[in-house]
Parts: sequence; structure tokens; C-alpha cells
Amino acid sequence: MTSESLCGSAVISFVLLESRPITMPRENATSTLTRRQREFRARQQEIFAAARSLFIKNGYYNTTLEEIAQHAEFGKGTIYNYFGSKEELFQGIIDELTAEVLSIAKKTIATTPGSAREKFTAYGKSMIIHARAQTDLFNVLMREFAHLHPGDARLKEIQKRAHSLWDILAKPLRVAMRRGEIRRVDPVQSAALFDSMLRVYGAHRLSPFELVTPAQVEGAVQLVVSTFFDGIAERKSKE
Amino acid sequence: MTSESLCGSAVISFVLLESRPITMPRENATSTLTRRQREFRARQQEIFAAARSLFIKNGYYNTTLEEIAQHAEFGKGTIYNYFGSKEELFQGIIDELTAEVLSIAKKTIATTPGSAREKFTAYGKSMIIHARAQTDLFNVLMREFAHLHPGDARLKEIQKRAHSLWDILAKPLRVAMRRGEIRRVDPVQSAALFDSMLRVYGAHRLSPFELVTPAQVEGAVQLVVSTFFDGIAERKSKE
Amino acid sequence: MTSESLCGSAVISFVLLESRPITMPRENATSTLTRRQREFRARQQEIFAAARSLFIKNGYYNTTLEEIAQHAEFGKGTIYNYFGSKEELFQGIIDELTAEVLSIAKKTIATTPGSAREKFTAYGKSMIIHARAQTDLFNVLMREFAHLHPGDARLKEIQKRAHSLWDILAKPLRVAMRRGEIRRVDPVQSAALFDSMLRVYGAHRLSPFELVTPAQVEGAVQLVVSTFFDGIAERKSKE
Amino acid sequence: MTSESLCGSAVISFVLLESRPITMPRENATSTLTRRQREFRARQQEIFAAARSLFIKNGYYNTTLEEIAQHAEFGKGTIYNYFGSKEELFQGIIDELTAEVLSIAKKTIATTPGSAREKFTAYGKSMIIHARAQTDLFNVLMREFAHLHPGDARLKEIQKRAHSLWDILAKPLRVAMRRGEIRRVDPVQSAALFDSMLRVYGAHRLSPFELVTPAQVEGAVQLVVSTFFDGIAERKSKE
DNA sequence: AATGAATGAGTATTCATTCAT
DNA sequence: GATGAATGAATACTCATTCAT
Repeated sequence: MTSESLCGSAVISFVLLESRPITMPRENATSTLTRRQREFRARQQEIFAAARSLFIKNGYYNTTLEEIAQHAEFGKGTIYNYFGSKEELFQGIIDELTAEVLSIAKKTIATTPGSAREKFTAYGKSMIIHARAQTDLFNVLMREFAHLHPGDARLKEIQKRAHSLWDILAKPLRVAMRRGEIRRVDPVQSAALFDSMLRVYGAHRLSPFELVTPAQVEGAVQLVVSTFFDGIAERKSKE
Repeated sequence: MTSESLCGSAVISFVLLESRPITMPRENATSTLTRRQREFRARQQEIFAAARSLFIKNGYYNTTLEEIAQHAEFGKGTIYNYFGSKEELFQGIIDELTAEVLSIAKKTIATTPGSAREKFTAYGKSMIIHARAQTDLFNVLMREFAHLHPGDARLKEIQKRAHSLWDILAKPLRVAMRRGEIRRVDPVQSAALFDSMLRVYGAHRLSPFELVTPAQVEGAVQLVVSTFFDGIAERKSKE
Repeated sequence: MTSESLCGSAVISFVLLESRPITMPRENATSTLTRRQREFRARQQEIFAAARSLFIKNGYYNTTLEEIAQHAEFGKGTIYNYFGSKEELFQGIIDELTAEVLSIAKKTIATTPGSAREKFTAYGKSMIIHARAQTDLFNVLMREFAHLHPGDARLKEIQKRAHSLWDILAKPLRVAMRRGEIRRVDPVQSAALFDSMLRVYGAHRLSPFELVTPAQVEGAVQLVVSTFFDGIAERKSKE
Repeated sequence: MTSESLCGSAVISFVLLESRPITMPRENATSTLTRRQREFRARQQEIFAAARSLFIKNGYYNTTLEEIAQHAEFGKGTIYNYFGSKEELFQGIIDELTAEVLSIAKKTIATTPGSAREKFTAYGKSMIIHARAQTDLFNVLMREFAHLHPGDARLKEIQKRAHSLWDILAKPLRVAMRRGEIRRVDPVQSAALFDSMLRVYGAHRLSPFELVTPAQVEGAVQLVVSTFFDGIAERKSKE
């Protein structure tokens, strides 16, 4: 039925940056960076971007460092001044991605006013938009998920982030439950189910459900939200 | 939001062998196979099984033909009498897998009596069980999904199979809709959403939702089914 | 004064094959080797010889595997069917060498009849001849002795072999001492001193003492032997 | 028998700086150096010392310029203001070393009063002490002796220095011969033999003859000297 | 048909050297 | 003068595929 990897990727894609980044230190608290440091960071980002786009297009194993270097317009050796290895470069991308996703989730849920339904609608919308922009990248992540052998420390980190994401989504569900707005369910598990449904729209290469116009996105999110909260069954309840 | 790969894998995992097999010719229409042919088929299967278990354990790129040959207890060269290349061997596995999934879906939906809800419950249960048994294999599939470059003919094939799966699930939904049991929704899209939710339970390495006992499986399926049909919102409709 | 490496090399050069070979299994006791095994051995020797001559000419670091392969008239990959790594290939050479030297010492001392002086003369002669044929190889060994980090198991092995050599030479000295033919000295240490003197003639590139004719070899050995046993001081003892 | 390298290294280790230095110009005849020049010399020495200790510890090929620069606390580029290349830096060290050895020999032989036996005793003692202090460095020299291809001008230079050393030792032997104190032998060749014996004690990693206390050093030198002058044979001459 | 030895294209990584700042 | 970022040539090692036996 469902694949671990699938779920795995789900997990990966929705993780919030609560924990420290794995490889690439993000902005310094104090913005006082020497010129040296700023330039270093800038070049690192250039290389990173080049690697990212190539990994996306061709996958980890089909991307050579030679190509990355050419694409980044640097010498091959230069790459190694900024990243210890091809693997580290790749891990950096995973890291960045999970951080982004987590950050989006956090912000959307926190800042959207209103009920769980409204928060989930907002979250769903930004996730779909975000995912469609990055779909291919997620794709790579999944392909190469192999790298994380069971027991690898990074796997644990990913797990932690997955839980973070679901916890973020679970919070408004708990509130709603307390208010008697939703049934008694495991909030984390339900959050995961919601999240999983959104994923259907993330696969632009395989999904049959075109989401090019904002209206289409809107429709998709509405379907997911209404299915999640109301179910698809007809309410015979009336009278 | 959601990742293509995730969805992609979803797609992969739920495809029924309706179309002709991609690589491995399945049973000849006429069951009259010469001894030669039967032996050939048998050896092919041995190799296939060896490759499958190794790809599962180590991934495509980390499995060498040398290992496959040893594991299959054949000479390295012999492999090439049965498969044109490592790649073809791998495609055969994808093929087999998608066929299995599709076949399960077809059978479950067709043979389970009763309403859509009952059919979906049965489908969900067998899928979760099936997936947990094969999780690692799906995992590989996803990892190596990279092989299917956009535009690759095999990608189209996979898409077709994904649609087949959803169509199978959509059928009972259409019936229910006609009967007024469920709301007006896109049945294929809804089928995809249901399918996607099941995936949450497929990731034994990342999923926080342990499903070891039959009761746990039952509970998970119930949650998915009830969420799908009824939603999680409290029915205030009463009265 | 004297360099460790020098002594080190001395040690290396005069070691007897008592212990099992480090890397390359020597002739099977039973000469029953399958054709496969014999061919394997033969090719291994070809590669070995090619590597040896190149290491001699250019040193370990200045010899590439590409060159070794070309010189051996094999493909680069083929080398790795016979040796696990460049390092192992190199170690094999050290091994072979030390084994040879040890074997020569053993045989010469054992088979030469007469007193210690006669045994040492025979030993000296064959060592000088042997060394001049292999001088360059010893040279490489010394250059690359670095590879053996202190604590390396192979270093211990070399030490053991060095002791073996000296022990072989010490034996006739002990006999002579018992007979009162030579003074009370540490036989092993004296053996080492004798051995060390021979080394003067091993360096054809640096030694000023040409040893091309058999007579010259004879003269050199006589000088070493007479110095060792009688000293260079004039015997005023007479009367 | 004996290895060129061994002997080669012997040669290297006992060479006196009579000839012009190969790479590093030594003190200007006129001691009038501008401040510029003095500072240049000073920095050159700092780099030199750093390189030396690293070459000793790790060998030529396993020492990177990066490391040398860090150890010398200079920028990598700065090194190239003081030395043309890594190779040149290394040659400078060989040069310094051989000069040291030669200088010690010269001084010891010249200043020790008395007979050849006494001069040789003094020489032996200081050489053993000196070598044990620098064993590792000699070691490197030997390892990297490869650099000197046959025909290399520097090889000739080394040979010249070797001869210088032996000539220094040969001188007192000639005097003794003239006085009838020692037999008629080739004084240079005998000097080389004596020198070679000392080398046994230079290899702290391989030598079984521990020389940690001054008494042990004394004993070793006595053994070498007495063997060299008197031989190990029992004097039956009496009567 | 079965084999596995031979192959060499392909790749990550290192490091001496240069040169713009 | 000092620096260290940039460079790319160089190299050990892998592995899918071929083919002679």
C-alpha cells in the first residue's frame, strides 16, 4: 500500500526549524559579519544553488562534482573550500528544505487567525504553493533517502523534525477538541493524515490534478479541508 | 507542500497491472511452454528475486551486479543472458511491484461486498498490511525514481498505472454518489486523497504510529475511513 | 650519526623467511594447483614484476597505477583483481624481498662447512651479489619506509624478520665462542655489525667502491671479514 | 646483500658541508646585511624549521604546504616568497642535515687528541648521540631519496659530501698506517666500514640494542671500536 | 549455456601553485 | 609584503559490460 519512503518524504517535507540546522549555519544572530564572512556565505550559497538545481534535475548519483563546479562557475577544487564533500553538500540541501517547510508551517499556523479549519486552510494553501515550487527537490530527497541508513544520526534528526511539524498542526486541533468543535481523535495522527492528503497535489509530474491557476489551488485546498473536517459522506443528519 | 516524490511513490505503489508489463513478459497466453522456456523463466525469477532483495537492502546504486550474481548463485555473465542490463533488472522490479499493488486493489474492491465504506475499509486494511511487508522495497523505488527522467516513456507508463488504481477506487465512489450517499466530489481525486492518507502508516522507520498488532491496524484503518467519510468535525447537526 | 632508516633498511634486507609471508602466499606445499590457480599466480607475478620495476625506478608516490597497468600490459581494473590496492602491491614487494634475503642467509649459513669465518665469508659474498642485483629495490623500500607508521603490525613483522636474520648469523658465532675461537661478545649485536658493514657495498649509486668483477667482490668480502674477525690494528702481539 | 639506499643514507648522513650549500645560501661573507636581508633570513628560517619538523613527522608526501604554512604561522602564499617550491624547501633540509653531520665529523676528528682509536671513539660517540636525536629526520631523507633521479646534479653533490666525510675519517687512519699502528688497508674504505657499523645503533624503531643511558652508548661505541681495530677473534698470538 | 577475467570509462578528492586584493 | 581563495591537473579505485573459453 503505502511506502515508507513516501511517508518518509512526507515527514521530511513538513518539518519545522526548531532544532539547530544540521550543516549550514543560518544567519548569525548579530548581523555583524565581516566582509570575509559575508563573501564566504555568498559563494557558499552560489555553489549550494547550483548543486541543488543539478541534484533536482539528475539525482544525487547522476550529478558529478565536475558539473556542479561548472554550473556554479567555479573550479572543481573551489567547491571543497565550501563543502567537505558531495555528501555534505547534499545533506545541506536536505537541511535547508526541511527547515523551510518547518518554518512555513510554524508561521502559517501561528499567524492565521480563527479556527482550526481556517488555520489548516491557510497552511494547506501555502504548502501546496511551496511544494509545487520545490517538487523536484523533494523528489531528489526521496530518491536518495537511502543515504540515511537506519541508525544514522541524521535520520533521528529528520524524525524529530517530522514530529515538530505534526505537533504544530496538532495544536489547533487540540484547542478545537477542547472546545468540542471536533471529535475525540489522536490530534497528531490526524494532523499527519491531513498533511498526507496535501501531498497528492505535490507531484506535478504524476498528479493528474492540474493546479496551475490560483483558483485550482483554492479548489484543491477546499476539497482537502472539507474532506478532513466534514468527510465526503452526505449529511443525512438534517432532520 | 507535498512532494512529488511522495505522491509519485503513492502513484507507483498503487498501480494495477492492466497494461502490458514493461520489462518482464508475464505468463504466455498459451500455457504451452517448452522445457527450455520454462527453465529460462525459472532462472530469470531466481535472479530477479536476488536482485530485488539486494536493491531493497542497499538501494540501486549501492548494489553491484557482482553481489546480485553471488546472491543468485550464478556467474556474473549469466545475468546478462536473462536481463539486458542492471537498469532493466531494476525496471522489472518496479514493474512487478506496481502490478502487485494494482492487483490487490482490484481484487479487494471487486470482491468486498457492501458499500463504498466497506470496500474502502477492506482495501485500506490489505494495503497497510501489504505495504508494511514491502515498505523497504517501496523505499528503494522512491529513491531511484530519479531514473525516470521527465519524458521517459516509463514515466508515462507509471502514470497510466496510477490512474488505473485511482479509477478502481473511484468506481465505488461513483456508485455511492449516484445513490446519494456521498457528496458531489471528483471521485478520482477523492480516491487519491484516501489513498494518500493510508500512506501515513507505511513508513515504519519514520512513522510515529506503531501498527504491530492487528488491532492497531484495524484502528488506523477505522480512523482513515471515518475521517474520509465523516470528517473529524463534531456533528452539531443533530436536532 | 647513523640513521634509523639505514638501519631499518639493513634490517629489512637481511631477514629470513621463517614466518609466514605477509601478503603473497608462496608455493603451496602440495603442488596440486588447479589450472585456474596457476594462471592466477602467474598473472599476479606479472603485475608484481611490473610494479616492482616501476617502484624501483620512480618510487612509490611517483608510480601511478595507470603506469603499472600499462607496463604489465593489463587494464587498470585488472590490477585490482590481483591486488587490493596500490599499497598492498607495495607491501607485497617488501614481503618478497625480506623473504628472499632471509632465505639466502639461512641457506648460506647452513650449507657452508667450516668455521664461523668461512660461513660469514660465504654469506657476505652471496649477500653482496644479491644486493647489487636488487639495490634499487632496497632503495625504494627505504624511501617508502615511512608507510609503516610506528605501531603498524607490519613494522613488528619486519622487526621479527630482522631478528631472525641476526639470529641466523649469531648461531655460528656462539659456536665459535664456546670453542674459544672468538672473544666474549654479544653474538647478535656482533652479527648486526657484520651485516651492517656489508651494506657499504650495496649502494651502487653512491658507493665509491666499485665491485664489478668477481675479484673485486672477493676483495671486499675479505676486507669485511678480516676487519670483523681480526681488526685493522697491526698485531704487535708477535713475541 | 646490502642496499644502496642504506649505504646511500649512510652517505647522506655523514657528509660535511665543505661544498657550497645546494639551496640555502649560508652566511654572507660580509656580515653587513641590511635589515631587510636580516629579516628575510629570519623568516626563511622560521618556515624552514616548521617544514623540517613536519617532514620529519609525516614524510615529504604526507606533508602539505597548507600544514607547513599553518605551522610556520604564515600564509600559504608567503612561503613562496621565501622558497621557490615545496621541493626546494625539502632540498634545503637535506642540505642542512648533511652539513650538520659533516660539521660534527670534522670538529670531532680535528679536536680529539691522541690516536686514531681515540678520535674514532669520540666520533662514534657524538654520531650516535646526534643520530638518535635526529633519527626521524634521517628517516625522511631516506624515504624521499627517490627524488634524486640517477643523474640528478644533487645526487653528485651528495656523493661529494659522502666522500668528504670518509676522507675526514680516513685521515687519522693514514697517519696511523704511516706509523705502523694499523695494517695496510684502503683507508677510505675502512672509514666507510666503521661508519657503517655505527649505523646499527641509529634505528631506534628497529634496533634491538637499546641505547638510552650514557653507559649503553659508551658500551656500543666500545664494541664498534674494538671490533674495528682488534677484531672479535681471540688473540692466540700470545706466546 | 555458463563463466568470470579483463576492461576502461567515470568520479570524488587532494594539493602545489598562482594571483588579485 | 602578506594573504588565502581559486584552480585544475593528477590519481586511486569502482563496476557495468563484454567475450573468450
